[in-house]
Amino acid sequence: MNVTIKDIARELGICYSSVSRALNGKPGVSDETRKKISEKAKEMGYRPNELARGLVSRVSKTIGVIIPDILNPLFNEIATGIIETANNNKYDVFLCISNWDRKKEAEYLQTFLEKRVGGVIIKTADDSPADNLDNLNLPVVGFENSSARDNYSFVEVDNVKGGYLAAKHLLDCGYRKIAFIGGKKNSFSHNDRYKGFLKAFEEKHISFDRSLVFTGEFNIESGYMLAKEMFTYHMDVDAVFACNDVTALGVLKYLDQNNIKPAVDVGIVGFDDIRYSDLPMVNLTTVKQPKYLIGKIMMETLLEDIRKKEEGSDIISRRIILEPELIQRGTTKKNFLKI
Amino acid sequence: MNVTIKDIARELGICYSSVSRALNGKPGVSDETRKKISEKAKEMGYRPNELARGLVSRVSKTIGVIIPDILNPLFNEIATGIIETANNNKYDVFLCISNWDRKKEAEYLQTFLEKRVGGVIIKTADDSPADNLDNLNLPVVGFENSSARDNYSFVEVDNVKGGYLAAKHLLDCGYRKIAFIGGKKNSFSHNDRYKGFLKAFEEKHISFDRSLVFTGEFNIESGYMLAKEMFTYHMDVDAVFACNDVTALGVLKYLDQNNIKPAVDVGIVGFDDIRYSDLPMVNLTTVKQPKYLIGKIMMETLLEDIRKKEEGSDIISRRIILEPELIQRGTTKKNFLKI
DNA sequence: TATTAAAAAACAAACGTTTGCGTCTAAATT
DNA sequence: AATTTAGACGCAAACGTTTGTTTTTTAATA
Repeated sequence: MNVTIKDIARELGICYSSVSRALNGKPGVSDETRKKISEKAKEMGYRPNELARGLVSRVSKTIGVIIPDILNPLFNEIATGIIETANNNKYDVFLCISNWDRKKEAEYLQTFLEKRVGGVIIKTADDSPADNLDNLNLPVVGFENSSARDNYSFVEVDNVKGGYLAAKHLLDCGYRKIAFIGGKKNSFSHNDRYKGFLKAFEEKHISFDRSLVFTGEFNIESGYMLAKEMFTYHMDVDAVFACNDVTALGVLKYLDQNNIKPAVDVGIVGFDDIRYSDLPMVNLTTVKQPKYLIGKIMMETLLEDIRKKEEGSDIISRRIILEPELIQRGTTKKNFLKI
Repeated sequence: MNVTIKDIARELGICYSSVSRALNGKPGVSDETRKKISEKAKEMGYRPNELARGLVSRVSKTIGVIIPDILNPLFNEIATGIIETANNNKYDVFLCISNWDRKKEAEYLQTFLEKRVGGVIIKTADDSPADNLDNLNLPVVGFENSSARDNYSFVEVDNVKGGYLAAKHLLDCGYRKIAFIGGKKNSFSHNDRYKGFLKAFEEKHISFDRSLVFTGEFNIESGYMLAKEMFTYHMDVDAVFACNDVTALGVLKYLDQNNIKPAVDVGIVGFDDIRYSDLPMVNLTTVKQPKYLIGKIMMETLLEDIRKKEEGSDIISRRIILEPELIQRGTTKKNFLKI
């Protein structure tokens, strides 16, 4: 059975409240007893019961985290940033995978309430208004799902700029018939990247063929299928902007299978810069997101909000926008010329 | 503020213990009140406080999971299996990343104790005896770190067979000067795969040059560095068995950079069959582990043990060995002939 | 030495549940 | 009609903490 503060108190012949105070560094205990207590606690292998603690303090030192897909290296690295930052601050992470399912997400949020988590970090399954976050009455930090009316903080990369960088790069290289292979329809990141993408065309007074926009899921298979569909009907496409690297891998897979040479025949730019993009076999030109940093900043923002809430001061929701960066690799080449 | 069973009881003018019984489907409440209670509970948006529950039941519906590295697709898919299976059984997962650090692992185990998790799933950071698991007094299921004296269950693929399959395949293809690029020194998986590897040589009465064994970490960089080191001193090596796919990716990276053609110049076999191995640009011959299934079975085994513990019956530790499978792809070729 | 102040320790309530036990009511038995 | 019985319900303790309040001890002051 587990050692409790009462056990320690009994052993020492004192009151258990003193044990609590001593172990938590609170005043009201003499240095002498304090020392005796902490020694005894160590000796007996005492470990505070977080459940009991959380019950009286009304919150646990746990952060609920919901991400849509742990198999995607993007979320993977973000999650690493989240978890490590939490741990460094004596918090634990209760990690949940929504699998892009709104219902599952909602269930998890309920579980968070039951577990009395201290706060929530979430990348919502879809980007419709997140009402269920409103009446949560908990500090929340989101990834990418920012809308003006929301009253919690968000961290994201400047997706408009990212889309712009990608399109500008392709146009600068000389590609002209460019397809936009996106992520989820109507998702914020999709829309923003598309917006930036168009901006680059406008800036150069080049028109974009809107029938070259394709949407799907965030995985290899989807990228492969979309590429297949696209190239079947649009053989003259000379470049692709894939809304994320995993999708781009699917596109590359299609190209490889059909003996279409990246860069030479078709330029391709991804988004995210996942850790497999820089392998020489892949060598994908992409727009980099600072993934680990995103996770780190999200957690730091949340911890700050939690602190504020504990102090009773107001939480000011912030929108933190990080800079994307174009990484040129082998799937695009300068001076590409249309025949 | 959160709704409690006392709130519901007050509202209905009854005793809160009845509310508890009603909501938990226990006898001692009339159907009529039971109905009234559950309606009221729904109306008021009642959510049980898991902390209070865990306090009296002495365990929480949470499983502590420790994996060494979430960036590795292997652990990624295993984790997915673990989490989904837990969720399907109304359990939650408290995911921790040890980063191959024994100390961090020990800290996490302490946290598990504090949180009163119901059980533990762990891939230990190194494969020395896991004493700290012994006095945990909790159901534990491990991945790969099995030693005869341990009294908890383990799930793993037949690593000896896996190593054997890899070496046999390379030898069958005609490769002869084969290097063994391993994972962590003295790790169980490393040792077992090596054992099987040697067995294939013995079976064919071919001698293996023991200076061709290299060990490192489980990541791309390590694979790259080991390949570099190896090929610098052993230019005549004609094949590599990389102890896992991530390492193999590093080897492939080196080959690509040095214009060495996989299969044609150097055969290469990996282990795990991570989701990037089947990309045509990678196309890695590998030994497949049923990753998702491993996670699923681990969780199922653990839940069974937890149930047994609750019932007070004895937990019998099991060793569950799954079958590996050789997947031949493009990095090896039949009828490779030495010049 | 008596008085006061401050520090230390003990007391007790609270957090939100579960659960064993006692009491009451109403139906079933004689 | 008196007695038994079972079901419904309330009471209260317990889980292991934290924390406000009261009492006791000790040291400082007059």
